Amino acid sequence: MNEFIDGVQLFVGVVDNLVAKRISLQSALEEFVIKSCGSDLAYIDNRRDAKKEYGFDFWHSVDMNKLKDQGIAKRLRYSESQQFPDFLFKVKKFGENYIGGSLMELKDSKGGNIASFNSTIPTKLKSLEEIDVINSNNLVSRIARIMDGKLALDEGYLKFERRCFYLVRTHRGSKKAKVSIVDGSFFETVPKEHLFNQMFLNVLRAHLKKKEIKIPQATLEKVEEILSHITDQTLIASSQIIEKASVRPRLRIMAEVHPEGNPHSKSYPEITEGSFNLILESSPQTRKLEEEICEHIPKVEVFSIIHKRNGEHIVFQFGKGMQLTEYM
DNA sequence: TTTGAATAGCACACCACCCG
DNA sequence: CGGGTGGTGTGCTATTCAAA
Repeated sequence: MNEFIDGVQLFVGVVDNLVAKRISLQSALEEFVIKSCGSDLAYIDNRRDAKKEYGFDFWHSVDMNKLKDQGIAKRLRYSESQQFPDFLFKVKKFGENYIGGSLMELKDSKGGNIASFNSTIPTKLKSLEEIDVINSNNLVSRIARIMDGKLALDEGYLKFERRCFYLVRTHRGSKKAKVSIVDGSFFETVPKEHLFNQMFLNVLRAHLKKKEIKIPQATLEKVEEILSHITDQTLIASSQIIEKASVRPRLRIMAEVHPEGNPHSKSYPEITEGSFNLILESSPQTRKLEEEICEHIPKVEVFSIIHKRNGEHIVFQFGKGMQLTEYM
């Protein structure tokens, strides 16, 4: 039992399904998750397709009469909410503490780079509280509470820091396809608050340079200090009312993945075409997983890659070299 | 050195739910 | 019911890289 439990479970489940040919490397990523872990989820964003396309009824274990009392309107039950995140695992208890409850985000793309993140900055950890802020509503936490039942009653439920995993595919539809479950640590190398104020600082610097304006160093440092207060995504991203303006400008926060943060880029040639990988930040915890995973999947290969900024990551790889014909 | 393919960066277009 | 905010993938183009 460790904090990577949800990622490991999905990895093992997907490999089982690949081997049994219930899914292929080209199946919808949603199908990967639902067919492998459907019953372990506390939130599914697209409940409509889960049922219609993959025959999974998200509410199968829930008393439908109670749902109304819990504020889940009928039309929401099998809709595609298009909220963040795509999936949330149920929490587990380990002694007094929560474990699991991870977020799972899907990124599918035709080309070689990871599809852009819109309005959400990928991180290693997020709490339900943060999810509610991002969505500016509490649909996700309301549904998660229902699914987690008794375990959701703890005081710290909303604040519990959950791991973020990203199920990423590049080159969809081609034999170059790669699929990986990526630890959020692969993307988060500086805190996101820092990211925001540095953006504004960069914009300012670029203007000063372009207009050849010289500003005393001391003043610049003061400005930097002032800009460091820009940390709140919701304040940045809301559309703004500008006096006399008949349009309201809106700064949408988006993030493009730099090649060094893309495990499928050529910085990491070990992640081969046609493979399915679980990529976790190296720690004593992940080292312990090696035995466990090898027991379930004898064919798995285990090796390290070095992230330029966040150091060693352990890769559990399935399907190297032979899968092209076998799993497509 | 030229040229063609791949990539990175940005923009577009559209859709869904909440809330007043 | 519509305005506000959030989600998704695809398309275009300039740049970079590699092959001829």
